[in-house]
Amino acid sequence: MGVTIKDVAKAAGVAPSTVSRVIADHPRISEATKKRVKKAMKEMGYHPNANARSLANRSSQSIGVVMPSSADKALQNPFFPEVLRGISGIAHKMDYSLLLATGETGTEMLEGVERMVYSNRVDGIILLYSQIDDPVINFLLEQNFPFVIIGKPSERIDEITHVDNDNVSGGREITKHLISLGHERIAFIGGSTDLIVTVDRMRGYQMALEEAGLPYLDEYRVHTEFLKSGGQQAVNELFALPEPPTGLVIADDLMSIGVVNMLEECNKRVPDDLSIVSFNNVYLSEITRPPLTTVDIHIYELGVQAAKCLIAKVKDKTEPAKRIIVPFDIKYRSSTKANEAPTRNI
Amino acid sequence: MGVTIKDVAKAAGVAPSTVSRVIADHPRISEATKKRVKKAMKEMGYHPNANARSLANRSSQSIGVVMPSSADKALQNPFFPEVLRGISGIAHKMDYSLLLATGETGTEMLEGVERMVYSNRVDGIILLYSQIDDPVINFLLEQNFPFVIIGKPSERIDEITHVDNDNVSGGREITKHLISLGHERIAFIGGSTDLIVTVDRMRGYQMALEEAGLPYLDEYRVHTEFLKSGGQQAVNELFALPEPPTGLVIADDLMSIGVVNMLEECNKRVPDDLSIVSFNNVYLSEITRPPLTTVDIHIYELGVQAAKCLIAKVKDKTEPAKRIIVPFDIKYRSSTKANEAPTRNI
DNA sequence: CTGAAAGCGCTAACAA
DNA sequence: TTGTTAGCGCTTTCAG
Repeated sequence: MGVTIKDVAKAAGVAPSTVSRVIADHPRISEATKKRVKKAMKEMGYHPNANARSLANRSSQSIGVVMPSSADKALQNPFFPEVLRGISGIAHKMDYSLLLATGETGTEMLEGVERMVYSNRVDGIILLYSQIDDPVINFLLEQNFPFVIIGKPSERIDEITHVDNDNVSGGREITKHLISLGHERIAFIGGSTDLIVTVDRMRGYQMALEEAGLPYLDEYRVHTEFLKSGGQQAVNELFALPEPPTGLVIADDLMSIGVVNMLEECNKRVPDDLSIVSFNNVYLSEITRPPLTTVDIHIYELGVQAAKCLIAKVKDKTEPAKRIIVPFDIKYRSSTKANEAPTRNI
Repeated sequence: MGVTIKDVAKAAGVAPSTVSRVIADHPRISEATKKRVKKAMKEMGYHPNANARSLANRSSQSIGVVMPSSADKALQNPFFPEVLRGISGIAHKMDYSLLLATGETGTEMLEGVERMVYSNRVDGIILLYSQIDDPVINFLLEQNFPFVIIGKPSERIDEITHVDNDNVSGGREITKHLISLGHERIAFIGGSTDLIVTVDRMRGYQMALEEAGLPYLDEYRVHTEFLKSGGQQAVNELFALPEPPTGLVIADDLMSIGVVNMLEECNKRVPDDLSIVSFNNVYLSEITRPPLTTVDIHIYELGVQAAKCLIAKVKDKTEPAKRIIVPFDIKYRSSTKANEAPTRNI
């Protein structure tokens, strides 16, 4: 069916290997024949067969991207499309293809990754999440397969190339902001503590409280998928406390939106009755009501850096494990307000 | 490096071709040898090389997914992850891989698709969008390459397999709902009229108005990217009209969220001052405030159907072009309310 | 039911 | 600078 390298070679009056060299942009080849071959390729509508190349080359020029999907709507978080955009931009530029593996369950995701690796379909893998004791990471490590994770590995941190924010500082800064506004009873709402990102952000929250001499209470921490049943109740309990919080640090913008909505139902207004801050600065956080004060983690850039790292690593297997911290900054918007009844001065 | 079919053959004391037959689950092969070969494969940790298979086979067992990305945040619409989930589920089940092509511009997307097709990396393609006069579609048609589009083709509709909702009916139904609540001045806000989906939904809106004998006014239609500058202004103009609308049909949930937010800034309340309805029923529409009355188009199912269609088509090239309409239903929530000052009875 | 052998389209020594 | 040749790992006739 298709035009092959041989056809082109014949037409241009050269050997197939010469054509191959032209494709690869090999240096030692005369301009004259290069031009001639290229002309023939154009005329005949030649396009290299990637599978044949990969086979001969032992390299697929493509990278795998693994993302959680699942029942719990994780994938609906605009974080993913945005990070994908970043990855995709670089991949495109460097002439890499993107293979997607998603899975509803951990098993499915592992299967997907195994398939990618075993079948030689990808040269490297980017993980879009990081959780404790992840079989996917163990597998990749075991296979000594190039990969980078977006987020922070829970173990063997020095062996694993990763691109992350300084979530502890982010949590600290944003909490300090709340404190500077006079809030003293500040609660934290986050997802599963199996996710490193939750843990880090919470640690920052804790640090800020301690530095300010404010109490770090168990009752002020709720971990919940939130979006699931039970999540609402957990939040309700927070406000049933004798001393309910006046400020909320929430680990994710999307959760914030849910919380704002819930509060509204209880006749609590943000920011009048309660200030909230969160993380990610997804596009929605700007158009929602109120616009959210949030830590902008530069999602797109996370994707860009991860792709660059991975490609570098794929090209040169001896690249050492790296750690790249993408700086954050804080978007001050209107979900926060000075606390009107502080019990002391700051 | 890896274990090859030859190694397995040697170990099992058979010919490579026999091993190949076992992999392909060929019928004419004795249970005995099959078992022996499988045992060897397990023991040696054999995994077939996908590139070699694809090359020999002329089929890649993978499908390409094309989605717009772009500056204008289109990709941040939770529609995409959700439809991907549907596609991915089926792909996984049928043992297909997913290759992603995105692009910020039309040119980039076309390049991505050309690469996929020319390089023989995919057996078929799913387009996640549909716009007028799309070069990608023309290319695919020209190449006679299997593809399905999610949405409605703008031309050659009988030649192109597509999975869609009946957006005209959807628009009509949801508008009728507003009318039944006593609204008479109903405006439409949608994205670019280059997108078929916008046009269809608007047509439904028009039909409902006409059936009810209500005016279909130019001033009551705004087309805007909305999320970009200028969008806000367009909406503002709507409310600067001598007779501003009391009901809004909005082509997309995400836009609705933006509109609600904007209205708030002008001290207009939804649904008290204004009722709005929209489309898609993305997860957010339930947790936003107010929860949106919206047409649930069953995004996940769109993905599932598209994947099934495409795989069927890939396996049997003679499959005729199909058209699959995924039924919608309406989620009644709290963004609508009876109009308190109708000028006439319904 | 199984084996031998010829490719699939491309690359990479090794020669020239 | 270019050609020859031997694979990359798998499938698939064609014999047997």
